[in-house]
Amino acid sequence: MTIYDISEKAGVSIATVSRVLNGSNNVSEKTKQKVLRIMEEYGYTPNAFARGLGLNTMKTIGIMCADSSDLYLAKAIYFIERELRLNGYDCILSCTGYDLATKISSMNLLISKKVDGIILVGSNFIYEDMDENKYIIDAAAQVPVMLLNAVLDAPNVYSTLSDDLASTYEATCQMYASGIDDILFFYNSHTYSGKRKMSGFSAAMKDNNIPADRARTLYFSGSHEDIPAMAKLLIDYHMAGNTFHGIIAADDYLALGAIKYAKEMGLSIPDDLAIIGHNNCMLVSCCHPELTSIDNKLELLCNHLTSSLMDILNGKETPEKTMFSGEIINRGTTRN
Amino acid sequence: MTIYDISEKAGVSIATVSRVLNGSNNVSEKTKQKVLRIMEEYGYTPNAFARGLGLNTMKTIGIMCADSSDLYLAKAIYFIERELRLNGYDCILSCTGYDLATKISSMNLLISKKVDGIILVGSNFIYEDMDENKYIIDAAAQVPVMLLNAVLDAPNVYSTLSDDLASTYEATCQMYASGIDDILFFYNSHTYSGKRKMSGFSAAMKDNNIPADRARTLYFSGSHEDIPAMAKLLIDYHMAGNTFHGIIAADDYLALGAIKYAKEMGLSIPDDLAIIGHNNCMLVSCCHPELTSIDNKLELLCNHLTSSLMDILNGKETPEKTMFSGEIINRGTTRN
DNA sequence: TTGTGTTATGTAAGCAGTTACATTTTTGCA
DNA sequence: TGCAAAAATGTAACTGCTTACATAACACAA
Repeated sequence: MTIYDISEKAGVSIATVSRVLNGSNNVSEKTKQKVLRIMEEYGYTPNAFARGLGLNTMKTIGIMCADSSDLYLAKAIYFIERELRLNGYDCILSCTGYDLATKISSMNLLISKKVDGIILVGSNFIYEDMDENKYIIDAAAQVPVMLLNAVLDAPNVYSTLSDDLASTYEATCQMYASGIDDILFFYNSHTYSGKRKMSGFSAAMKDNNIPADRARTLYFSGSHEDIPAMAKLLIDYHMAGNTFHGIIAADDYLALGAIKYAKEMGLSIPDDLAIIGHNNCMLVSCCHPELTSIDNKLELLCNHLTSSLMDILNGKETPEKTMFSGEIINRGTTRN
Repeated sequence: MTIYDISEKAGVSIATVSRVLNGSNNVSEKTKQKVLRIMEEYGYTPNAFARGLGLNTMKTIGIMCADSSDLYLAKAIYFIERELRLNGYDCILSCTGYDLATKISSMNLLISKKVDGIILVGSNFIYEDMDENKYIIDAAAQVPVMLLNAVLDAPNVYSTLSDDLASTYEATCQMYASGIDDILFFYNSHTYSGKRKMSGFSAAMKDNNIPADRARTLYFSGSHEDIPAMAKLLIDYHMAGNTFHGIIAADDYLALGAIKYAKEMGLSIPDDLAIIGHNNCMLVSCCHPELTSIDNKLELLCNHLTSSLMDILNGKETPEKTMFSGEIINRGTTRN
């Protein structure tokens, strides 16, 4: 069933049918109704490929994300997909893993599928070495690229992010104010977002006059799901003679690792060990006591990112970078 | 840059360029290399829409899932996406929520985008009332439909699932054998999979000669992420005079709710309350003690589902239904 | 009734590929 | 060296839609 069949049955030309299809107002109401009736009657659906060829778009957005099974990223995808759908766009999901080569080839695939825009979910897509960001800049030469929780200063690349530096700074100060001056920053990535958190931590420690050797940091290199391995790392670290009575974790997974560590060492939370996580995902209520975590307004970020993209596609001006501030949600792992 | 430009620069016809593009072997090695070189040189990428129009496929699969932020579904999507990619297919992700109307419209959208197949992730797409499954049957008239953890007996619909009945039966028997005869089945959905688990539970209780009034079931209707609400429901249930010393939870989220309940009631796990979850997702190691859970081999299921789909698309015969058995992974919430 | 300005409709040329069929070139063997 | 079969290449029709431009229909004032 093609536009030709419909035009024949309706006794009009294909141009008229096409006009009805595209909601052009240069069609008389009578003709329009007739055509619509015929379409309905025969269950006609326009061929998306032909349409794409003519309009040079199929209204799809490419979403890239390292690992869609990470709770935080999964949630982001969920929010973004929903907004896109409401705006009449589909999304092609591409889970790339953390390997640059795979990211590049996925990016190329999306471009070759002629998506209207690309969204990079998570800060791990941006590398320190600018050469390694070339694939993003190249992509941005074709379609707008939106970054969630990362920044890249390049044309046609837009960033929406939470102010990780400020919120980690605040969390650290709060913990210090509660009487803990040997705080450990526990993190698992050297991404843009990871670094900003670390900077916030360092700045807060410095501003509270903690000597550098008391502001410890510990890096976890395993899978984000491997809570036992996180706990083990902390145990080893402690056994090596490092003391700390507070942990600022770069995400909630790591914070759960810290809780497990405390359980295994027989430490009481928050008295022996206070913990603050990041992301405020559902994990916070899985543990006992419940986890204090920084809510970085993911839904807000995602909605903003998506509507910015819509604006860009509609030719409106949009700021290159928008930052939202987070909020500490206090629960049982921190002192009053 | 089109196939015409390339053909001109390479001094061959467009047909030859097209043949090179499609890996036809009716091209001399010399010509092929020349064309490839020119393509490389000019950074040519074929237009996906034109290609789609000619070939009537763009090698994309539609994935529908109610909520991609559910850990289990997110994991499934992750596995499926990876396999599809390895087979040269992209996937369009559609998060439908639990509302039938949305499912139907999403399905139509995918069909109109001319996907080569549709994968329904999760058993909530199948309804008891066959009329409500019409949207699936209609879709299957166009493209193969693959179900994960659900069954629908209709042409061109294929199922890959875990044997939930058997594994829940086994889990219940194990718990009974460990000395608990007042077991509560705690569940949150009336889906195909939910019902099969319930059947397994009932059958096991019956086979162990537990009177029906000792085989209790409790339904939770809230969000899958709302652990506190699950705990509260259990507290209320207990306060209403119901006793139980074991819980078989239909998923790990519910099991965490049960753990929280135990914590709040001051019950010790597993002595006062034993718990078995389903899905064996990463949540099992978030809690203390760690959760005994039924591993239903999600990765295996996803791989099988995807490769079946590939077989179908390649014209190979494939069984309509494949079932895999699960395995209980014993951890701290059950007695030795 | 005619002329003019709208509004509605039709014609045909794209869009960028694929592929059946025709034609040319190459290969291998008598 | 000639010839048939096989391999390589080219021509042109086709995929199904959009849209610029041409044309027809209509409304309304002079």
